[in-house]
Amino acid sequence: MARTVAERSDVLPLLAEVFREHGYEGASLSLISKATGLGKGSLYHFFPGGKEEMATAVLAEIDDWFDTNVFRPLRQADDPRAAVATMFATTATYFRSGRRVCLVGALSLSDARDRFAGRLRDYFACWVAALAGALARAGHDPEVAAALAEEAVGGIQGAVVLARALDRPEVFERILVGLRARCLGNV
Amino acid sequence: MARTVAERSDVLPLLAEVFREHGYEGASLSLISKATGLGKGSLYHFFPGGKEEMATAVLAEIDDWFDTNVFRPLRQADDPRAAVATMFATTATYFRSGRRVCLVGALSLSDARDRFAGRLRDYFACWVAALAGALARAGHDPEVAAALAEEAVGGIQGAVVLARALDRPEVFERILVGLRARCLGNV
DNA sequence: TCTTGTTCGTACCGATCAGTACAGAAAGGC
DNA sequence: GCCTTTCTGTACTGATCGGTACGAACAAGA
Repeated sequence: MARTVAERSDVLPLLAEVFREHGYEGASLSLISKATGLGKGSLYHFFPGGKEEMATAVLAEIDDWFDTNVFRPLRQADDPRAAVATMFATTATYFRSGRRVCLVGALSLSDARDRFAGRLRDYFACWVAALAGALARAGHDPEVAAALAEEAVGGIQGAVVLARALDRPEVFERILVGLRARCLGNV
Repeated sequence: MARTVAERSDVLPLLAEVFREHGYEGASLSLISKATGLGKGSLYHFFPGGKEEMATAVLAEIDDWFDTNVFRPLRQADDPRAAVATMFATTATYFRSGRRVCLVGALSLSDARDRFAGRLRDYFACWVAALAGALARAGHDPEVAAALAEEAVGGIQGAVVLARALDRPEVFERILVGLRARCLGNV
């Protein structure tokens, strides 16, 4: 028997979904094995460090995705207002209007926080910094821009929590519309 | 051996802290036993339904606390503006400026959500409704008040996530100041 | 003091946990 | 064709999981 999956990177999205749905503690190796179709042998071949290495790899991939699709566009955009609007649209799609949990946010609330503290902090710090920069270039006072960025990033996380708890995705959408208006309004 | 703890209600706060720190799955009976000082015999005497009954009891107590200290004041206040301001102050104290996790929010992101779906939904629905009512009585247009309430309750949850991930409690405080200003500003 | 009912610790259950060991099957270089 | 490397399933380890059983310790009423 051999090679049913070509690349380690192929299993990362599946792995991410398991962690999102069950959390770090709840993602047992049997669940992971079932979701990826890989036996323990293969999993430990790809991730000798076990669950911790799997979660680290998933976080790295998420970070990479956000860096490419969210943070960098915010930092480099010629039109910062358009970039901010795009960020909200991209975010709403990524989180499936609140039906999909933010793994980074969920880990931050769990007791796995300490284990991944550095990565969790970096993710949010990058996001807030990139957004604050774009808002400042869009005409906001730098201090206001920084406060707005914290409110928006936090607001998105809270929108996921609320929409999930209420089981009403439109709440997510509505909150994001409000946040976007606040970021792009009275400059 | 007998009677080291008088009342079942005495262990609820300790229980709540264990669930907050470790989540539902992570709160093992051995952790609970250690935190409460009660053996399994006592725990199953007080909570014949096991972990699930413990968590349900904790959620009920939290709900009760918020109903008394947050929701009812919002609904019944003579001065709705003052009640809203008090809500933000009470909330900041309760969540220890983001150092303390919101158990309801954390459960909403975990895979224990389905198990407690009704209680989680009620908690947030009550909060949003009470706040929306107060904001409307404070002079906001009812539709604006509803949207503001969702944004504020979600914003508080997001502030917990963000402050915890960044390990910077002042972020929590700053976001709450912004939300309060938005709720009490231009009526 | 004796009984009765409550409260509690401990030993135990089967299931499942993360992780290891290892043998064997496919793929690729020669 | 062979041989090495890369993969993969299976069987196992010791630990821990949630939950049960049960007897001993105590309090209160008689």
